[in-house]
Amino acid sequence: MNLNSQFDHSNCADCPIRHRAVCAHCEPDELVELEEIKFYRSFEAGQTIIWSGDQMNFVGSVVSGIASLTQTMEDGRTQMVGLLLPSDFVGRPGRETAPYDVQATTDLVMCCFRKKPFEELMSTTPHIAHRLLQMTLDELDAAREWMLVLGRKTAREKIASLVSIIARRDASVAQKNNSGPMVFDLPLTREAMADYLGLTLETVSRQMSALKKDGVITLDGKRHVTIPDMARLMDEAGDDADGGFLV
Amino acid sequence: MNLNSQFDHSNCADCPIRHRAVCAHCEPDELVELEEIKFYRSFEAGQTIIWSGDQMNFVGSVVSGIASLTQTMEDGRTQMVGLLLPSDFVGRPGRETAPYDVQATTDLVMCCFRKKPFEELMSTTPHIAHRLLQMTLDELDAAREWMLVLGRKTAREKIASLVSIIARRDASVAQKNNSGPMVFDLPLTREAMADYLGLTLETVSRQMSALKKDGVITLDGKRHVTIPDMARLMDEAGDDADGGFLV
DNA sequence: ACAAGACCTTGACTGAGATCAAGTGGAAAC
DNA sequence: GTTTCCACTTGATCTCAGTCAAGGTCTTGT
Repeated sequence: MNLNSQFDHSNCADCPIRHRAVCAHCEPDELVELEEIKFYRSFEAGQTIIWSGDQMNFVGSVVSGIASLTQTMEDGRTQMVGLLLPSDFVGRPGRETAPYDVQATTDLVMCCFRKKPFEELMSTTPHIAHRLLQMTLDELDAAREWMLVLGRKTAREKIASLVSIIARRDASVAQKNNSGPMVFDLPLTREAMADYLGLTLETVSRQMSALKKDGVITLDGKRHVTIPDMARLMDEAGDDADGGFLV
Repeated sequence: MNLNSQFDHSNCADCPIRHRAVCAHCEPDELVELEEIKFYRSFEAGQTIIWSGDQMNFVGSVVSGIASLTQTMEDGRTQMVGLLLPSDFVGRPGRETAPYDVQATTDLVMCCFRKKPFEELMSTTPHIAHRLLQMTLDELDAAREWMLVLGRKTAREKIASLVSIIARRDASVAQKNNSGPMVFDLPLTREAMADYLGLTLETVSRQMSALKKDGVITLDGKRHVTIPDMARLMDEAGDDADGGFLV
């Protein structure tokens, strides 16, 4: 696959997620060790990377694309419990089986390590363990912010929250400045948005239309979004302007 | 305060949470170092331990009692985002300010460490850092389980989920065996339950009454609960009988 | 060009849970 | 003993989001 070859022989120093990933604080010699056991894997949009309950024999970082973590009840109700963006870590050292499904939301490239060697490396290189703790604490904060969204916000506030998060993440990845209107594409279908927000896709669609009608966002097609006034959007999300989410 | 004196001079070897807390895997010499910088603090039920946004200059473990993590919106809507039981860790190494309120739900004793010395200790004693990573990953799993509850479960399922979690935690702490009816006291008011579940206290009350009427639980007074058939309760919670939450 | 199938929108109706309101029970305070 | 207070219960009504249904739009393949 050509996405694969794009990264196959790259060395870590050139890696686009180098400064944010689990390897961010590694010394050159640690990096060499990682480089020896890493391998790249590509996934197509819609593909399931890991099934809930499966043995996990690798861990890794998202290099490009977006993945989602999803929990499912027996009767089919689903809730997305995490959104993985480039540099986010997948997998759980010290646990055998996956607690939820991991799916590629878009085409995806991951930098993987077999779990055993990675765990061994972790115990000898404190920089990796330390960075992983930091990242896990950040994820925990994000999950708890999301609990407030799920538990207490209205449908309109939920949509505004999601749009503002994606907008800010996009801005931080693309290193854009904050002034002026923000423009980006939603990487999620209406159904995926609904799964994330604990809503139905109809409600998502209606609230997107409502935000558009009220001038909070502009839609060009179904996915291309412009935010003329970020403060207005934050207000609709029920967050104080200073800001809520980082991630 | 007498709760304080109960622990003030105890050494770590006798500590009731020794086997589950952040210090669980420490070697004797590491324990000595911890012992030198630890101090106990007591809080009364209802007291706020840490305010969101405050400087956090200590971290610590819950020794006895229950604390809750709560997020609040400007208009006063609140969502509980975590329940801290004995052995759970409070605070976040590497961060200056608290992201949410921490409140004592019952009378509470904590084993505290000033943040700076603890952070230094963490960088030199891998057992602490490793244990903290484990505990954080467990908390992340719990938070994500809770996202499914908040996002997709009905009021009745939410109540059944909460009751079953408290029942199992109680059983695991008290080392009871699993057979026969489970009996315990709810450590939360109806309002606190509502805050945790993203409901109103009226809905909590109604659903508790409904579960009682249907024989899923027995209530003696407002707080004393008997569960005649755990499998039945799990079924009402929408979890498959094998189990869901650990925590 | 046409068919098929995602993906999305919109409308009408329904229902679970919120809101508003009144009342109960039990423990602490006077 | 009775007043007060707090946690809780119950009822009546309302409303937001879910459900069911129909139709639109765009892409992909034949």
